[in-house]
Amino acid sequence: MTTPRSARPRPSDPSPRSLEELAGAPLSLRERKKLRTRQTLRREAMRLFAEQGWEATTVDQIAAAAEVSPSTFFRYFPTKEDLLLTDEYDPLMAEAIRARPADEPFLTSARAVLVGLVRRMLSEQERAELYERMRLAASVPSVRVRMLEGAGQPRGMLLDLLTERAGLDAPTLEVRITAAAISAALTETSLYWADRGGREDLADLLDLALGHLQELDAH
Amino acid sequence: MTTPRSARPRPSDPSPRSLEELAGAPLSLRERKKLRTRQTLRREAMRLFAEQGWEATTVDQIAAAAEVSPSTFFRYFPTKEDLLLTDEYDPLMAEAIRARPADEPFLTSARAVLVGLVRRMLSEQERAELYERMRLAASVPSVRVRMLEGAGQPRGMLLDLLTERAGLDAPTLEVRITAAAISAALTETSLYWADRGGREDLADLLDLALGHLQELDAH
DNA sequence: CCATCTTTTGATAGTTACTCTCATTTGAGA
DNA sequence: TCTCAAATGAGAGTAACTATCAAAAGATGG
Repeated sequence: MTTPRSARPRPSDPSPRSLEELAGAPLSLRERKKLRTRQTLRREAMRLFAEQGWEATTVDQIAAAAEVSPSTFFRYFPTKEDLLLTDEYDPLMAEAIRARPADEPFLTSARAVLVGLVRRMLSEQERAELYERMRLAASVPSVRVRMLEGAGQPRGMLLDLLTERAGLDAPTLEVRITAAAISAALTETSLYWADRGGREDLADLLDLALGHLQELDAH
Repeated sequence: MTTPRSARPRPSDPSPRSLEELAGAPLSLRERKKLRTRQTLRREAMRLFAEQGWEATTVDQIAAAAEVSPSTFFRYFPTKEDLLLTDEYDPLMAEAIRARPADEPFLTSARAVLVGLVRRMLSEQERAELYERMRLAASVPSVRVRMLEGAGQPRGMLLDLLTERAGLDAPTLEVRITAAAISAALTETSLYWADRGGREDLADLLDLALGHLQELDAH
C-alpha cells in the first residue's frame, strides 16, 4: 500500500493511441504485440475476477493466464487496480466542454456535455465493460479509492479546464471545489448505477445528479 | 495493496470514547493502557514521518519506537494510513446537525454547523495536528486516497443524517450526491488549506467553499 | 541477408504491508 | 487468591510491488 511509482523501464506508449487504427498509420509489429499483450492482460484479468473475485485473483495468476511473466505485468499496469482504469473519455470531454460558450456557468456546460456524451457515445460493448469496471469499483474499496485518486480520473482534467476558462494560472479554492464536486457526483452516480445492477439509464441518472448539484441550495 | 480488513481480534473500542474523560466515568487501567498505546503509536509515527518521510518509515519502526510488537500495531491501526484518520469530530457534527431545524436545506445546516465547529472547537494543538495530517495527506497519494475512501470520512455519517432527515430507509441518488459533494468539499478545503501552509483561517475557507457549493449554478 | 542497436522480456532476489494462529501475559472481578 | 476474558508477542506466511541484469526479439542501415 505504499505509493506505487514505476521507475522500471516500461513499454513506451503507442503515441497517438488507438486513433491511428482509424488513421492510416500502420502499426509496427512491436506496437501490435504490445497492444495485444495489454488487451490480453486486461481480458484475462476480467475473466478471472468474474470467476474468482478480486482478492482471490493474484497478479501472478493473471500474468500466467496471459502467458507473460509477472515482471511484464507490472510493466503494463503499475498496480493491479490500474487494470480497471481508463481515461479514454477525458479528451473527448475536454474538447466538448471547450466548445461550449465560455460565459455559461461551468456546471451547465459540464452537465450538457457529460450527459450528451454518455447518451450518444457508448456502444453496447463499451456499456458492458464500463458496467463491469464500476461493479468492481463499487465492491472493492481499494479500486474505488484508486479510481477517486485522480490518475485516470476526471478531477484533474476538470480542474485544468476550469482554471483555463477562468483565465487563471493556478486554481483557486472555488475552482477546486467545483471540480471536486462534479467529479464526486460523476463517481457517485456511476457507483449508484452499478449498485442497481446497471438497469437504469446512466445518462438519465447523470442528468439527475448534476441537476441536483445545481440546486443543492434548495434541498 | 489488497483491501485491508482486520479479522484479527482487536482491542475493543473504549465505548463512549474521549467524552468520558470529561464525564465522570473513570477509565479502568486496561482502558487507560489502550488509550496510551494508541496515542504513543500515533505520536511516534508522526515524529518518524516528520523526520524521515512517509515511505521511509516502516510499520516495524513505528512499533519499535512505541515499544510494542508489529502485531499489536495492526491491532490498533488496520493500515499504516489509518494513523492519519480520525473520526472524532463526526459525532459532534452529527449531533449539531440534528439540532438544526429539519426543514432547513441540508447544505445550509451543514455549512452553519461545520464552520461553527471549526471556528470554535479547535485548540491550538488540535489545529497543529490537523495541519500535519492534512499536509501528509496532500503530499502522499495513498493517504489522500484512504482519506477519500470513506472509512474515517464524513461521507458515511452525512449520508446517514441525510437519509434520516428525508425519512427514507435507503439513500436515493440525490441524497448520495449531496453527501458526496459536501464531503468532497470538506476534504478539498482541508487539502487546500494544507497546500497553503495552513496560514489562512480554516473556518473562513470552509465557509467560502460551502457557500460556493450553494451557488454552483451561478459560476 | 547480416550486423548492430534498442526495446521488450524473464528470472531472480529483495522489501514491506499485512494476515493467521497460537501460546503467554495481564488486568478484571468474584 | 483464583478464574476468566482480553490484550500481547512471536513466528510463519502471502501478495503486491521494486530493482537489477542478462537474454530474446524487432527495428534499422548497409
